[in-house]
Amino acid sequence: MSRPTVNDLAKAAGVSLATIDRVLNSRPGVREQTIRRVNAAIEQIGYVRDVTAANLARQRRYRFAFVMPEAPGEFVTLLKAAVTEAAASPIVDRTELTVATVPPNDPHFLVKTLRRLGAQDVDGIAIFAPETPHVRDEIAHLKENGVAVVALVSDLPNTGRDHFVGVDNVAAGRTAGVLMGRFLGENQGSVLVLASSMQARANAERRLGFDQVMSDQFPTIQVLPSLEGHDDPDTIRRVVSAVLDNREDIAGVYSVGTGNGVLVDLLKEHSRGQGLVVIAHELTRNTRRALEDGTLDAVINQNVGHIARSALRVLRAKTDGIDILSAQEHIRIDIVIRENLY
Amino acid sequence: MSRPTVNDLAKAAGVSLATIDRVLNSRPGVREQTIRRVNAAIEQIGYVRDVTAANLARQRRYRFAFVMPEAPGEFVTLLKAAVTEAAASPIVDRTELTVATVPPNDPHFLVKTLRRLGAQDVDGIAIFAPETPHVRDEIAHLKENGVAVVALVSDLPNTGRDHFVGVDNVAAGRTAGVLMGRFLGENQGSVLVLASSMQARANAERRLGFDQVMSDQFPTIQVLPSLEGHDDPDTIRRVVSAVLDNREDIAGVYSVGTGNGVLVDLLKEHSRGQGLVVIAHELTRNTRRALEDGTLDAVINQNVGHIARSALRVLRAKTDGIDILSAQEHIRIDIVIRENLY
DNA sequence: TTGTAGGCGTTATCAG
DNA sequence: CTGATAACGCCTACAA
Repeated sequence: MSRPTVNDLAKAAGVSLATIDRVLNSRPGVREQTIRRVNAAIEQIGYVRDVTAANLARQRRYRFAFVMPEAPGEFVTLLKAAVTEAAASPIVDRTELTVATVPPNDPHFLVKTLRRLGAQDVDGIAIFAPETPHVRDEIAHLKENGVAVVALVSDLPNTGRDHFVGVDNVAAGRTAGVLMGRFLGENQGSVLVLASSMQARANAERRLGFDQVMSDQFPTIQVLPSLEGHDDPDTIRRVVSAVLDNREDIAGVYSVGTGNGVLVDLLKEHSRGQGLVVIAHELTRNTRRALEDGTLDAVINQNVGHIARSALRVLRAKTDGIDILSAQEHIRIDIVIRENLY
Repeated sequence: MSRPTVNDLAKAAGVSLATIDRVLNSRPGVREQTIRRVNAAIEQIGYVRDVTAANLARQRRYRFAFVMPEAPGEFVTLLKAAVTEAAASPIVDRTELTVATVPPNDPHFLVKTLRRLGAQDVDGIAIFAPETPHVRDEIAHLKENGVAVVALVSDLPNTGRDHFVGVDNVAAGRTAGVLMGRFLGENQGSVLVLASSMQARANAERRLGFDQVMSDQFPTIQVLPSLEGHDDPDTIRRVVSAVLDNREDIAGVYSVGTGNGVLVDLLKEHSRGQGLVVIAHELTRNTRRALEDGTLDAVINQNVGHIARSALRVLRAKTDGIDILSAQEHIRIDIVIRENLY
C-alpha cells in the first residue's frame, strides 16, 4: 500500500530502471514511443518521484554563504540566528553554510570577503550590505563565475543580483504612515522622524513611503525633517530631547531605522514621552518590551525566519537553474501591536 | 571535502557501521566504553547525521488525514489548498495525506468519518470542526488506538487532543478591538457586530476579546449586541441594513466570522456604508478586494500556509513521540491593511 | 536505444 | 556485545 517506486514503474512500463530514469529526467536517448509508454505507466500507477532519495543518489551538495554586517543592532543578531537555525532544519538538506560578518561601512573589507568566498567556490551568496561601486563590480565578477547572488533585507538593484529577499521598504514606510495617521486621528500636530545611517537605501525608501502617505492622506499633520541619530546613543538622545523640549506640538515619533533601544529609554524618561504615538521598525527584544509597556504603539516587522528560509530556497533554485515560486518568496510586512505580539 | 558519513565515523572510531548506528540511535547492547569512543569520534570529525538518508532507510511513512468542513466560505477553501500544497512540498517527505470534507453541523457524519479514518489506521488526524460530545468520544477512541490528533483553527480543548494549531482567538478579537478603537479615534458612536454560527467557539472567543478591549480601553464607544447572520446572505443583508437604516450613530462594523462577501457588497451599496471603520477576519479574495477599495479598513488574518505546515510538523512529531518546538508552532495573528496587503 | 550493476548515507537483520 | 550485509528509492557509469 505504499507509494510506487521506480521499480514498480519499470515493471509497469516493461522497461529497465535506466530507461525510467532517462524519461524522468528527460535525458536523451529514448525512443518517442518508449517515452510515451513510461509516461502512461506514470499516470497509471500514480508514480511521484521521491525527491530526497534523488538528492541522496545525486550527491548534490549546496555551498552557500551569508554575508552580514557586524552591526550592534539586535535585528542583525536575530537574522543571523534565524539563518543558522534555518540551516539546521531539514528543509535545507545537503547544504553547507558559511556565515561571514563584515564591519559596517567598510566596502573594501566587504569586497575582500566576497572575493574570498568566491575563491572557495561557493554556489551562492546572500548579501546584506549597502550598494557601492566596488560591491557592484565584485558581484558582477561572482556572477560571471556562476555564483548565485541574492540581496538580503536591503536591495542591490543595480548589481545584477539574481533576487532580492526582503520587504518592499516603500510599502513598509507607507504602512507606518497609515498607522501613524490613523492612530493620531484628530490629535493633530507634528511627527518627529528619527533616521539612521545604517542600510541607507532601505531607510530612504521607508521614509519615502511614509512621506507619501502622510502628505496624501493626512495633510494636516506636519512631518518634520529627519533627525540624524547616526546610530549613536548619545547623539540620538541629544537630538531627540532637543526637539521634545522645544516643540509643544510633537504628537508622534517615527523611527525609521535602528537605535530603538535608546529612543525607548528616552521616551520613558522624558516628561513629554507619554502621550505620543510612536512607531518603529523591526521586532527585537527592545521594541517588543516597548510594545508591552506601551511606549511603542506599533512595530513594522519583517520576519527574519522567513527571510532566512526564503534566501536559502532561492539560492538553491538559482544554482539549480530552476524557477522560483515568487508567491512563496514574497516577504510580508508584519504589523505588530501589543495585542498580537503573541 | 564533503560531510563526514557513518563510514568515516566507523573508521575513526574503529568499530563497525552497526555499532555506530546503535550509538547514534541509542539502542541497547553497546559497552559504555565503546559509546564513549564513538561519541569522541563524532566530536572529532564533526559528524552530523543526514536526516533524509535516515528517513529513506528507515522507510518511515506517515499517514495523516485532515478533516475539514465542506463550507461555503473561502477561508476553508484556502486552507484546503494550503494543506494540499504543503503536502506536496519536500518538507513533508514520506507522508501520505487524505483530506476529508464533512458537511458542517452534522456531528454524526463527522464521527463516522473519523471512525473510518481510524479504521484505515492513519497515524494522525487534524480536525477542523466544532466540539460535540460525540466528537469528544470518538477522539478519545482514536487516541486510545494511538492516533495523534490535533485541532485545527478552532480548538477542541476538552477532547484530549494533542495540540491546537491556530491562533489565540481571544487575542485576535482583542487585536480587532484595539484597531477599531484607535481607528475610530474621536469619532465616537456605536459599533455593529456581525456574528456567524460557523465555528461557534472561535467566534465566541473573538467576540470576548473584542469586548474586553472595547470596554477597557474605549469605554465611550458603544458595542451593540451581535447580529446573527447565520451565514445566510439574505439574512445578513436584512439584519445589517436594518441597523444601518435606523441608527445614525453607527461608526464601525466588526465582522466576527464568515459572510464578508455579502457584508462588503452591502456596505458598498448602502448610503451609510462609506465612512465606517470596518474590520473583519481572514484574508480571502473578498476581503482582499475590500481592503483594496477601502471598504474594509483592516483584516485580522491567520496564515493558512503556516497552519497547514504546522499541523503536519506537529502530527509528525506526535506520532514519533518527539517534542515539538512550540516557538515554531505558534500561529501569529496577522494584521492586514491596504498598505501591507502585498 | 536499452539494460546491468554499483553507490549515495542510513537503518535493520542476522550471525558470530 | 559486535560485525557483515542487504535493503530504502534513486542516479550513473559502463555495457550491450
